[in-house]
Amino acid sequence: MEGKREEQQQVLRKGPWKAEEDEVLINHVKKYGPRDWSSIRSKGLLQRTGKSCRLRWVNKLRPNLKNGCKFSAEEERVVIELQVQFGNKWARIATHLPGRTDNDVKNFWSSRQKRLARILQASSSKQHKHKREVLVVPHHNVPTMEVPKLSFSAEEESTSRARLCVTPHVTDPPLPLRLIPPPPDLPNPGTPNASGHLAPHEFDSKESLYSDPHMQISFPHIPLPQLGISFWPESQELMARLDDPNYFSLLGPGDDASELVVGEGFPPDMPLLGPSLCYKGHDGVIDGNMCEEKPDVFYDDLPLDVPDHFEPLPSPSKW
DNA sequence: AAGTCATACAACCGCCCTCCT
DNA sequence: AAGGAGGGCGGTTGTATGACT
Repeated sequence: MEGKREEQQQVLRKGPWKAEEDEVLINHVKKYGPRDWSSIRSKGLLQRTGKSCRLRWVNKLRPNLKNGCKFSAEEERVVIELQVQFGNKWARIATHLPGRTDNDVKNFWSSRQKRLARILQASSSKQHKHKREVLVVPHHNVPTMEVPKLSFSAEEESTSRARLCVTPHVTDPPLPLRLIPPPPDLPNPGTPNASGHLAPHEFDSKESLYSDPHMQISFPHIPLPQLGISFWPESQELMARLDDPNYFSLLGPGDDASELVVGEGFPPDMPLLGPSLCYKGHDGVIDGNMCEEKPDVFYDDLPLDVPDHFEPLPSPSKW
């Protein structure tokens, strides 16, 4: 028994896939379709687990994948919007992004989180270095780093994760967002999601939802529990600076910052970063609603000194 | 040129759900 | 109804690569 298990483990392959293995897997799918993954091993075709085969197919071999292609600005925005709404439901989010897998979305998001964490950390060490007076933001108001997982309802969970909502996309009134229709085989698009909300594609006309890949869909208002945030003087100063249309042009030739412009028509009491930030299209036309052309990439776009205005997150053990 | 660091990506692990017997 | 197998999904880790010093 033990020997048999050892034998099995010995022959079980792990690690990077070889081209020959890919070929076998592709042939299997051609013959039988993307199923019966474990039979691939039981037939002796590959020494990989069924799970591993499935993963390889879904993430790398499936047709029409955008492998090795960075997330476009539009894709980034969609991910951010949907993450706010759905939480870490990567598979679900991925259904709105043709050619992207849940793994892609997950990796993309985790990169962003790490980047933000690093920025915050860097700012904190800088603060200690200069012994500056620091801004203490109660951590429930801290822009979203992942909130410790408690027993949130689906809705609570998604809003709890939305707390970094420095993201300019969460606006009131709703920010129109172009969504990619999910694949037609997605079950019953009219079913409310777990939180009782309609899925985003339901907020528009019920007909032809999936026929026009460029349809414009308006998102519902996403509740922000911390709308009453008031800022410390330092931050308010930053707000004022952000409000200055010339502010980003003063940042110099940096591509990201120079793309940022301040949108118009926002309520004066707009929380967080004050005026919603929008992007200037390549033609230079400012679109107050549709941030079509340019990446949100908001961590990148934040002025470098923005993190100075945040207190670093407390360590998880203190939550 | 070499070392270090950050990032992106691929793959594995574990949990959970569903289906079948 | 119970248990096992298969599959889906989210979290995590390891590694390759590029940028920076």
